[in-house]
Amino acid sequence: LPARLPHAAEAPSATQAPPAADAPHTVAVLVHDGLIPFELGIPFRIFGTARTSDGRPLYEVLLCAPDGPRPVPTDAGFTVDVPHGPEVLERAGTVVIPAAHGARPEFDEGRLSPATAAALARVRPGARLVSICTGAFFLAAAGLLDGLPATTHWAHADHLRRLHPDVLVQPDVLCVDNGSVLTSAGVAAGLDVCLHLVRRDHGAAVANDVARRTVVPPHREGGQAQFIRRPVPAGGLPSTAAARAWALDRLDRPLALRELAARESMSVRTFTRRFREEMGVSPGQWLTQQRVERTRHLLETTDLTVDRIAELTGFGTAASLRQRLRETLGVSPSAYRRTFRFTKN
DNA sequence: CCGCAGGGCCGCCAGT
DNA sequence: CCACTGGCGGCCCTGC
Repeated sequence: LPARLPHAAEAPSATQAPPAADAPHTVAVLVHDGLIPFELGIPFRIFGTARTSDGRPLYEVLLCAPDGPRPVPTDAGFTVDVPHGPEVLERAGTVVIPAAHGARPEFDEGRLSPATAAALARVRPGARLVSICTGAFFLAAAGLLDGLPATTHWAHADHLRRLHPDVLVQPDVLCVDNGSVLTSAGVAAGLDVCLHLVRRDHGAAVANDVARRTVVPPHREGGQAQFIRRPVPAGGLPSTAAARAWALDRLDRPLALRELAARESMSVRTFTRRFREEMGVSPGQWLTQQRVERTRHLLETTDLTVDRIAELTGFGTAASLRQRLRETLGVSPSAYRRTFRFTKN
């Protein structure tokens, strides 16, 4: 098992057949008191707007509560009228569990409430379980994460580790894909895991279309480590933005730290320090992320050879590209292309 | 498989 | 006293 499983690391599992072409795949969103409205919106927006090229919906998204339909309070002071009970879990191919704020046995003691345990028992064998944020505490309490890498909101990673020592908690990634069990980091990382699943099920073209219409990046790199420290400082301050833009323009060339620092008239030391403060990762890590992003894009949208892509993305050699892709995505270029290259069914 | 050279990264610390 | 800078040195990784 890799010591550090990066974002969206696992290759799509062969056991996960995409839904039948004509029947939409049912996604059940299982909510509890104290849910975060923003998280609730994510699966409805991402799965709910995924369409085939001729406009047919690919998913049916249903909202349910473990103890039957009822108004469920959110952490924002209003309630949500939940129309379904746990019976919809029996026909769901995917079950999404968002966070729940407030006193709960799953979060406080690491055990399932009777209602939630009964609800989860109705989930079809083979269905995918997906947590957002502290929803991971439900999966962990059900024992579904034992021995597996998993993530949750960075502020609660230590707590999860303490409650469940058998879970391999990864506090620095946005999303962990174990095939049939997926966990994502805090709140907005729900976007990443849902988009990842659409991509897994239907390819990059469909997922990118959803991302474009939702106006979010098709994939986000960097991990949640970059959000743990202070994020973007106020504008106008000396920043590394110009050097980053310059670097992106000439990503195919070798880029030395001293060149980037010179762009901002900073010493190398100050530049690296500023860069980490702003981006949460070192300049070298960031460059690699950008090169991986460009590689993904070229693998998805072109038939260029791996050697050619290595030249265009600045990896230099195909060997280096393969190694980086293996590290960050866990797959070879050809496997990635086979999975995500858009083809007409 | 090894060792070497060149960078990157970052704690530390003195200087402004 | 404080915030910030940038040089140094040790450690690591990567390519040859």
